[in-house]
Amino acid sequence: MPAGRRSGVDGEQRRAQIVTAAQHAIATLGFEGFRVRDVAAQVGINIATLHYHFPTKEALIAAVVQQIVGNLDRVPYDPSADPRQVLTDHLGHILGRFDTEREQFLVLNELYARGGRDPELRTILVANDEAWADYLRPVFVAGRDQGRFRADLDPDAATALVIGFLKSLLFQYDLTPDRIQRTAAEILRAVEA
Amino acid sequence: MPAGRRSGVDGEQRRAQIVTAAQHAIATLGFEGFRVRDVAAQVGINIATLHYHFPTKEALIAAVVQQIVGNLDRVPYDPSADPRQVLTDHLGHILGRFDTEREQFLVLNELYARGGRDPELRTILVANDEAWADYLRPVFVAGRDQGRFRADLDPDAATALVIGFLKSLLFQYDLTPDRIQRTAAEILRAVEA
DNA sequence: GTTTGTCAATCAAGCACTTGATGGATACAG
DNA sequence: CTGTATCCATCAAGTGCTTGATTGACAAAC
Repeated sequence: MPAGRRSGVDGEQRRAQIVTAAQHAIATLGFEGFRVRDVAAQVGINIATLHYHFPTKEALIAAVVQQIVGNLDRVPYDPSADPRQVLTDHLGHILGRFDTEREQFLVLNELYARGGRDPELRTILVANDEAWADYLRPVFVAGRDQGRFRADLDPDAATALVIGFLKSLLFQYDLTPDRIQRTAAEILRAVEA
Repeated sequence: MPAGRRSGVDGEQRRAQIVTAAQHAIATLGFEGFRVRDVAAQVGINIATLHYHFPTKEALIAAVVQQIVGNLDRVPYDPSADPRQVLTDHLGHILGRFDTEREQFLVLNELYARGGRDPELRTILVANDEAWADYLRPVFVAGRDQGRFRADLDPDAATALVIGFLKSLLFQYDLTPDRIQRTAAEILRAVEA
């Protein structure tokens, strides 16, 4: 393949290919083993071509972060719905995504570790966690006020507990699907009146 | 400083110095930025000297892993104690350590991320988690059987939930100490009869 | 005199990134 | 249509620096 333009893909498609390959590489090797040349090789392009699309390694990583974070859901809470059902659905939804989109969660795991020493990244992750908490908290408030959840339930604490448990699944290697399901059921029993 | 033996420290002390410096480096920069040269510089020795004590980078990392994991507590459960008090104490104990020994927990965070792609390391971490679960589960069993905890409490699930929450503190950047305390209190209310 | 701990100097490999050139596509002038 | 100027995407071949590890010598301790 000579130097001229040969491939049938345009810039946007190419960048998407590169980001996908980068995400895969990070999920497989972590940031520790993340090499831009490997990404280029996987896409089948020259390193210089990759650097044409993403000037630096950090710019490529930023694109991966944006894709992962942008792909997290931001469903608004419907106040008329049954809080117990909403909570059940939410747990099931996250656990389902955890199964089907494992690669993204593996990268998210790496990102959280990196966030411990990268303030810019941490800001992004915190903003995301706050959006998650802002979704979940009203569910507990409504459930408590409607008398379906315990009267002494602390919505902030319950939110932190549920989010914490779900996030911890990223590195609970010894947790079987069965045990995860039973823990989700336990959460429901623990909050109910 | 000529080539001869000059320092007043013996091999064991030197190795301890190196491991401590390595732990600090990993906590600060992650495995991504972990360089044996930097460790040697921090200790104030030549790279060759470091390689004399730890033949490879991996051997040094293994020593750090051993120190961190070996330092985790393995307190046996006293069946005669009040399960509520044991749980309260355990939560307080872990949260306290989380404050005073943050560096070790930061490294632990890195280790869990690495465990996702290093089977040998994962085995160590899983064994450790199982020991932790084996400590906590009997507390819930006893509490339930004594009628102090809910009769429908699932000890396995409660164990997973508590361990998950505590592990998630490693990357819950937006959680204030106050909110953590309230979440610990919520855990107690959630299991009580 | 052997073992232990240390250093200066060095190496091969690996790394992100650059340079300079090239061919295809597109648009516009004549 | 045809010539040509311009832009996009690409590559081969580096550049300079970093990194884990080695070598060989040397001195103190035992």
